[in-house]
Amino acid sequence: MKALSIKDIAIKANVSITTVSFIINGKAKEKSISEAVIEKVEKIIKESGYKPNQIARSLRTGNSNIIGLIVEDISNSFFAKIARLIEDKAYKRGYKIIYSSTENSVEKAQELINMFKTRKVDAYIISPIKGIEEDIRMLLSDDKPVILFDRNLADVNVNYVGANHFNASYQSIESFVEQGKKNIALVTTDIDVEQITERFDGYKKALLDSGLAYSEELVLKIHFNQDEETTINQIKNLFNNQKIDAVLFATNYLAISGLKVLKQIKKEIGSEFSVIAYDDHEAFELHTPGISTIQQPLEDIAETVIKLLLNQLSSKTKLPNQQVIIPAKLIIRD
Amino acid sequence: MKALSIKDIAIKANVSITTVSFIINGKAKEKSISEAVIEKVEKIIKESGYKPNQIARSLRTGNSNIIGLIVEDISNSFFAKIARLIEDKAYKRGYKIIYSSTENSVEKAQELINMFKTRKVDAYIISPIKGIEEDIRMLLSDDKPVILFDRNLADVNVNYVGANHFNASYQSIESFVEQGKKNIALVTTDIDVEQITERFDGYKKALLDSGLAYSEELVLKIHFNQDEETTINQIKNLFNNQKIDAVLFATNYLAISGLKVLKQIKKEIGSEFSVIAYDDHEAFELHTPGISTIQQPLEDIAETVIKLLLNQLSSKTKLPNQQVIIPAKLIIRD
DNA sequence: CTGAAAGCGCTTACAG
DNA sequence: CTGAAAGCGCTTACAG
Repeated sequence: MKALSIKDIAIKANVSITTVSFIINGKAKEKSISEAVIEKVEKIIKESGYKPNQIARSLRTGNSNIIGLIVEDISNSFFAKIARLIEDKAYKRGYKIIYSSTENSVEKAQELINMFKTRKVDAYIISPIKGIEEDIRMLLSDDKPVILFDRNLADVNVNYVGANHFNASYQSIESFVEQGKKNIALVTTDIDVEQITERFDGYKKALLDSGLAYSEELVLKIHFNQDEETTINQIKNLFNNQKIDAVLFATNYLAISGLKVLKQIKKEIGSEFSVIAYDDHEAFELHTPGISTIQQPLEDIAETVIKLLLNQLSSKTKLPNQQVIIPAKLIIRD
Repeated sequence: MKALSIKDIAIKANVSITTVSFIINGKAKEKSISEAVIEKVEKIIKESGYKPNQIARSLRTGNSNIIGLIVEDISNSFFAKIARLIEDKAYKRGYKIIYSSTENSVEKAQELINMFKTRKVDAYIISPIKGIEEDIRMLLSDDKPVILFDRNLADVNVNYVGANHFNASYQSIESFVEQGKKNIALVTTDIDVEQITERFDGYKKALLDSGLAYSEELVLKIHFNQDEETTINQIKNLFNNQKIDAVLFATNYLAISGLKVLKQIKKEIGSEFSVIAYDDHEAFELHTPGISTIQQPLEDIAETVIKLLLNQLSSKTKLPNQQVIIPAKLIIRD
């Protein structure tokens, strides 16, 4: 059973496909199609269940009503939740989302951008990595709306929405210092993206401003793509060799590994040893004791991203790029 | 800057677009294009960075190399992980994935199927809900490969991949009974899908087979779309009013809510009170004590789904439908 | 060994 | 008030 085409509808209604097309696209009034014809055609469309072929429409108009979303890893709960929120909001405006994960590979990210390009997506939402600056510039020169989120690319002039990672990290360390902590560790990753370096910078600056020394031995940079066992051993090492009394984990999955270590080595979290994790996770609230976290305002981020995007999509002229920095919240639990 | 078309390449190479098309599609040999021409054209394609317009290709061929994935909620970690695994495997075979969440709404599910249809996706992977049987039959009658996973639809003859929910649930109750538990509760949801009813049936059957009475008072059915506060109050109620000594949570998010309740009412998990959760979650391993869980073999499920799908996609003839039931594993933690 | 032409299903400028 | 026709960028049956 072949799908109906606009031609079938036109024949049934005994009008031209032009007329049908105008009616489908809500241009009937503007093109002064008579009420009688509009009604007749709409009735036939409804009864037959005809749905316009979006592929043909895309080929003709050059746009697709699809937004491409590129993240590091869709199975990471931060991205999964953002994706879901963005999807909801886009859906209400008639846009669909295609997502894909880069796994922090420049090559894969470039492939994805290319694939989205050949599929004529209307706009891009990207949590970028270094190395794709040129690809993003090409999208911009094609006049495609692009919104970066979560991580910025310093070298590209483009819309960006993200949390204030530096401040959040700074405040965490401050709170440790207020509790009288002296040997504050940082467990972070070695990926070279702005949001991670900002967390590092916040850590360092807060230490120095508080009169504490910055020591490389208190900082552990975990390699991004390694298996969890290696990570756990490295963290175990850090905790065993040092007189650490507080630790900031720069991502929630590192914190999860860290908590596993603490469980294994039977080190208790409490007044002797404090923990803060960047990005919340259901495990943290449930943990005994509760784990303090830095929470990024997911809803605000998603809302801002989609608002900027829809503005651009509906604007005839190129809008100026915006950088929206949203504060993150430190939630103290015990 | 307009994108290059096949025509541009043909002009540059001084051949017809037919020839270019054959070369792009690897049919050069078969169509006996001369080596010299092949080389010349390939060189121009590479240098110019030409990428065929997939939209045009789809319109012409009727397929898109896109697989539609429809789940209940992409931000749920079970679906997010499955989605990621499926995406990886599909990607390697040249297929892309579009996903979308139904939020357990029949209407939204139907809309999504329609949208995927108008976008000419080549195949569907669906975690279905009751009420879309007819829509799925229509896809099948269009000869589109469809794989259901996680939940089956009894009334439709279609491929299905899922865990053995009945057995897993049955075994959990058995393990409670072996520990001498007498008042075993079940916290489940009220959505009417097969994988949930199977879990319920396994619970009931195991109780009866063990000579324990089945009591409705020990079963709490949580309404799917309600806010967590209400859920927490209902669970609190259940736990307070009963001499319950063990509880099976039919989903991981219900277990998370349940654990929050236990924390609030300061009820300890241990020999007096045992817990098993359906579907693992990072919070469960970290919890003190560790929470026993039923783990579905995500990797196996994803692998089987994509294998069935690719088989169908590459087969000229319609393959018989398969129902693949994969055992789930009970992991006891303490 | 290679090309001209039809056609996939739409939209839209133009004509009447 | 409505329609014929061009064209979006491909693929492929047919012809030579």
